[in-house]
Amino acid sequence: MTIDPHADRAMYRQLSDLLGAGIRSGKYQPGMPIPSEAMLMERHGVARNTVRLAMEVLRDQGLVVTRHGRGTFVRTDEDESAQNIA
Amino acid sequence: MTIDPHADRAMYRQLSDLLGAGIRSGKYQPGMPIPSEAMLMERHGVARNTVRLAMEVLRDQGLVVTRHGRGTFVRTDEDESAQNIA
DNA sequence: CATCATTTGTCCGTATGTATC
DNA sequence: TGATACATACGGACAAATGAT
Repeated sequence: MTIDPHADRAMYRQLSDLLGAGIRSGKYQPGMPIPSEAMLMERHGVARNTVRLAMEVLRDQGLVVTRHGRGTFVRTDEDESAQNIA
Repeated sequence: MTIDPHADRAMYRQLSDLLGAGIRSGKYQPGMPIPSEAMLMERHGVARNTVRLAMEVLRDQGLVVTRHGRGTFVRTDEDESAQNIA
């Protein structure tokens, strides 16, 4: 689906809905990266801020974990127990 | 010339203007490398992102070609014909 | 062969300014 | 006024390619 700039729902929420559905459906598997910010910007025609807001929602929902310089990954059981001190 | 952070024109565009002029004037000859990202960052006091945005403009203008691990070079006639499969 | 420095590639983290609704 | 969205810019982390040693 595409994002509608004129919809009632904010674009970043439309995007987090979209990605969240992809995770729950298994399209994005645990431990695997979801598309990068740059990819999502291009695919959906939105600004980086908007993508990042969507990511923040997904993090708050516990669906993904983000690693600086690496990417954002679908959360696994390993991720939830602790901050993986190692 | 130097880059003015307060100018109307974005810094990355000022930089691409500068380098583009250098190429067209012959200061940078075809096939020769233009300064590395690190050099341009230091010389002009800008961030790497800004340098890279300027490079992207020059590539879009067909003025340069960039090679991973090598550098960015002023485009030659050889460059334009194909992707140099070799 | 391994190692290292250099350089570009790909990522996210953060901040500011502007504009719109 | 506040939420949303875009553009710009600086930082920082990590990866990959290259060339020299």
